[in-house]
Amino acid sequence: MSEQPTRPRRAATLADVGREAGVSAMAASAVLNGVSTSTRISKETRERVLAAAEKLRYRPNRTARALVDRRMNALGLVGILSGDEPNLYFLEVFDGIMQAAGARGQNVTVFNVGNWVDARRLVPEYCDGRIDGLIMLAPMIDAPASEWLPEHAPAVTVHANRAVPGVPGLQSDDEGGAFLAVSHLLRLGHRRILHVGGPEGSTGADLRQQGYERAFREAGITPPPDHVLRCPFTAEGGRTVLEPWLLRHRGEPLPEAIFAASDAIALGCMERLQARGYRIPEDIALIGFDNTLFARAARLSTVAQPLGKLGRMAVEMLLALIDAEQTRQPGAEDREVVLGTELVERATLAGPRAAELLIA
Amino acid sequence: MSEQPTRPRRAATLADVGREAGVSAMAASAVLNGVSTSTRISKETRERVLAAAEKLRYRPNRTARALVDRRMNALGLVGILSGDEPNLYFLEVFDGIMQAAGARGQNVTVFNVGNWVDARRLVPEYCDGRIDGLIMLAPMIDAPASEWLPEHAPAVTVHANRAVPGVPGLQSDDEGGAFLAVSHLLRLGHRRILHVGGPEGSTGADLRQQGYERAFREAGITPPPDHVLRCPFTAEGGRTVLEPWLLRHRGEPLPEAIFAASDAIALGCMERLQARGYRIPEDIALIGFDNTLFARAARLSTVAQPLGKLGRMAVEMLLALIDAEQTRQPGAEDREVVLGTELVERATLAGPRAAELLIA
DNA sequence: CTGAAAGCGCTAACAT
DNA sequence: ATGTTAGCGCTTTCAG
Repeated sequence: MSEQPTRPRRAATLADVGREAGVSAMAASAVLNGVSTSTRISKETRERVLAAAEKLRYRPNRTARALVDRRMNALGLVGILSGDEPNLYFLEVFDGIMQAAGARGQNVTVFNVGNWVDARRLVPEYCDGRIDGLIMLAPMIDAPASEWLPEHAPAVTVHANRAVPGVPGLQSDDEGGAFLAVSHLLRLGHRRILHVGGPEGSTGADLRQQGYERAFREAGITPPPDHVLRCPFTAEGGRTVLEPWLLRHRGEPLPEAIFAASDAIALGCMERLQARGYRIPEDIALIGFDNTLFARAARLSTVAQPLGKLGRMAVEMLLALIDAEQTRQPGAEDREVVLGTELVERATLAGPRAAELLIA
Repeated sequence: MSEQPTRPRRAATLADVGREAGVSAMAASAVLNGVSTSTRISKETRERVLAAAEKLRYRPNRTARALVDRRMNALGLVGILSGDEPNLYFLEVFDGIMQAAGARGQNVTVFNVGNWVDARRLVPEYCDGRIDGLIMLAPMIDAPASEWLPEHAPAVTVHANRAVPGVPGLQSDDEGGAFLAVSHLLRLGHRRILHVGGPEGSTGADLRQQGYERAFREAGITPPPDHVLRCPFTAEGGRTVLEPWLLRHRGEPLPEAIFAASDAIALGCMERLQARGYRIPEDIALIGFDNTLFARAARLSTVAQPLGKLGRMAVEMLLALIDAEQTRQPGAEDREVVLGTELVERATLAGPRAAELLIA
């Protein structure tokens, strides 16, 4: 009677394969895992090794190889992905990242930091060999990389709240996009334009507000007083901040248009507006920012940012940095790239309403 | 004049730290990386090591540790994430996965397989030590795990097209959810209910269609003829399949309601319907399936699946499996868990329309 | 063409 | 309480 065959607890190794094939582990390595500089293998050995590998279901161990290569072929993505509501913005950049990473044979591992003050402690922990470089999505970290990122940790930012010295960044043109949107509303004849902006402390939100202001300035029109609100970049934010404002302005004319600093905020506004029975765009025009799936679904007019492209470019820049690091070339470490935005007209824009409409 | 200080190409190791502190690498390991069985360290050594580590900015190398531990503390997620349109379904399950994984100190790396026939070749490659286990999202693979998954590769499926023998699976109650939706439409008085179902070959889509049929059967009503369509689970799918159907049925009464097999399909239908000038729900009621962000945003009535919970449970099940594997316990390898669904009424449901309405 | 030896950074087991 | 040895699975010299 033979022993109860305890299942082997580990996968076959090169040594196992070599033993099975009657050759050295090294030969097996040469056959199975690419081109050891100048090691040629006889036809016959090659076939024995291949057969043994097949039989043993050999799979190369990537951690072992990484230890030697100092390279995992994995990219890290860090951001705040899930708050209370799913983050469409994230999803679209992520799509772009996955595309480009896939095309370049890189995996991506996702790190969800709860907030950016913790991140400063957490992110360095991720730079421990399991990934070759980092994409930081919308980081809010002011300190220069040299103060908190490990050395030789290639990284790029996308939509950094503020440029992180030492880390190249990708941005889209927030100010210009906002200018586009508000100029268009002005051109349609709207004057009482409410800006439901992003959170205080966000440079992107500040820039969008500045675009709003410049549009008025360049049109030679004085912006209406108390028509700028700020809230988180979420539907909840839009919902929560709009209602009190309406209450506060009861009896005054309803704004003719709302420029929301994100599609999510626009969604929140839309819900409140519809709940009050206002029609969009007949009673009030609405324009968002981002052109996420939501804007497409809700036929929301918006300012399109090239979200997928941002993701794809981030991967390319990061890989360039990684290669530079590994070949000890100096990388372009402070490059800032700004991508253009464009207006997308859908169903939520119209000219000023016909009749007077006061806030109830 | 000193040499141009070439930047060190590698991070500090335990050996470096030990050297700096004047102790062995082993002592440094004991101090810095937890509890080596019975190795106590003197106060003084500890502090020297800590200081050295600080000075050298020591970071433990995870690939090295993984080689020893046979554990990366990383989970793999494989699915088809990005087709032509962002996948909200994915996003919500992913959110749940990230939550649970984060809580358990696991990273997650995402593998985007283009399709499930390639996956069968690709997935085994991912089981090479960089992850400890795999969550497969909506796999369409019929072959038993033993035929293609490496041994000792813990895995769970979520919404597997068909149970993969040897791999525990998480499902939601497709048939029951569809039954719920259609029964409700019937109760509202609708009879000509069009089912825009998921793709042929998808068990989930089949089950939803069966739920549709059972609802009629149990209500003792004969389903209308030629009122079942099948298309991909996307908005594009809904859009593409609905129009030809309407054309084919020109002159007949417009269906009173549509039961779409996913929110994305519902979205596609909604767009076509609105383009034709039909009002929802006055002219035609609409109900989706999934309760993704889109349904919430568009105020689409739908069947809610616990997407986030599915993700969280998948992580817990997978971790249990991994631990079982590592301690050589037998895991519950064929468990199937089915989670309930529920109806969510929003703005796209109403009773039958007042006036006759023929397809134009 | 092939094998032996050393080492990637870490930890477990066994000395001291 | 601390150091030494060996080895995780792989690759890269360097000899044969």
